[in-house]
Amino acid sequence: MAPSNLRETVLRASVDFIAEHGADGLSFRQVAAAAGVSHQAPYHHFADRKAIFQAIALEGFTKFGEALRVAAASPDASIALLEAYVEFALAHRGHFRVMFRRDLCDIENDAELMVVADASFDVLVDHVRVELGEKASIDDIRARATSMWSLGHGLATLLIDGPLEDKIGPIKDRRALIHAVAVQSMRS
Amino acid sequence: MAPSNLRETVLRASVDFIAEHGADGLSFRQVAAAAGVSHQAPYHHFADRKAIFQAIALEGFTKFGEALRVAAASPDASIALLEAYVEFALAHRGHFRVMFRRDLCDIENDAELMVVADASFDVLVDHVRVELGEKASIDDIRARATSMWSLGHGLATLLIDGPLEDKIGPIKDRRALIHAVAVQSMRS
DNA sequence: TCCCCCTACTTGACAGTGTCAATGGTCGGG
DNA sequence: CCCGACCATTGACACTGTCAAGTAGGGGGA
Repeated sequence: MAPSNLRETVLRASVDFIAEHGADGLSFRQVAAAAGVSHQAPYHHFADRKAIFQAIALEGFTKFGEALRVAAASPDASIALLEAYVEFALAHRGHFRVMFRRDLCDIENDAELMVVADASFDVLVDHVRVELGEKASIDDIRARATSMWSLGHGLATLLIDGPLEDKIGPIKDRRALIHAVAVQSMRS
Repeated sequence: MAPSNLRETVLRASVDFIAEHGADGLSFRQVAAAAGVSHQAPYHHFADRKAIFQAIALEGFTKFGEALRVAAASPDASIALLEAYVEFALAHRGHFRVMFRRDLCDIENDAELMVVADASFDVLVDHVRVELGEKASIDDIRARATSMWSLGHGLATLLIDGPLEDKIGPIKDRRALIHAVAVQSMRS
């Protein structure tokens, strides 16, 4: 089972690099050199540059779905889901920075990836469905799910890559801010 | 005054390219060739690759601030602001894709850019301040502004680069969806 | 034992990229 | 007339992703 060691090494190094420097500066040749192999060795495990982003996204959405499922099971699920979304993004910047960049990984062209990504989204939709009750219209459910998703995604994105961290003050307030936003927006 | 024609040409071509193909594939040499000049000609107007993103962001935040100011002046300003945010992003993908990518343009290191970006954010904060009234705590204002910003940013990002367009159905519903999300989230 | 193939990797080459350096034209003002 | 400022060009460099071919080694049949 244990997949080739090099594949894992390259994957780890790439995620770490992206978390620190962003996805665009990532160089196949650099990670190869850092791993002490030739510049073509990684190519044997990932067809091309895109393939490694695909793999990172797959790993990311898998963990992401798990985190959301845990949150959905807790009381105050709406708030917990939002917090889980943002916390995941902050804890896994390397993955998060790739997962939603369709220029890096096109989800819809990778069946396996699409399944996992859809599963994450469905956690949200299912939650909204029970939250709003049986007689909610499909449009209401869609709007509510989209709203929650957007809120979480926007907050996460702004915290990671945006100017929010600077405008909002010291990091130590982060959890408090996330919580404040959550309760403020999710009050039913 | 009229700035060198080439500068404008390169800027337009770059924005268009980014709107269509994303920011990463943008090639100085390609836009130079497309403009019929040598590969170093653009270099005379933009110090390096980063400088052009900086210029795009500056232009973007200027237009963005104007759009937000217009929205803030209308009745139902909260809803109008959200709609303006998303509509701007959809109408100016080329700019929007750059404005919030700190790996492409670091706002905090460019004084002029920072001023314009801050002005945009302040429109939102000012609106929240009057919306919540005099006796609102600074934390409440911060949470509300962050919430609105996140919602707009998330929705815009997911629509442009994310999987939302696929999951949410045909484009013709877009405006309706944006409006639904707006009223659903902004009900006070 | 030999042979063969498969997997994992290496080496070498190529086009394309951002960027530094030096060069060449083409104006308007002294 | 010349001279410097501006704008663009040419040439080179290191670096990138990627294609093509070659190589070490090991496991399984004959």
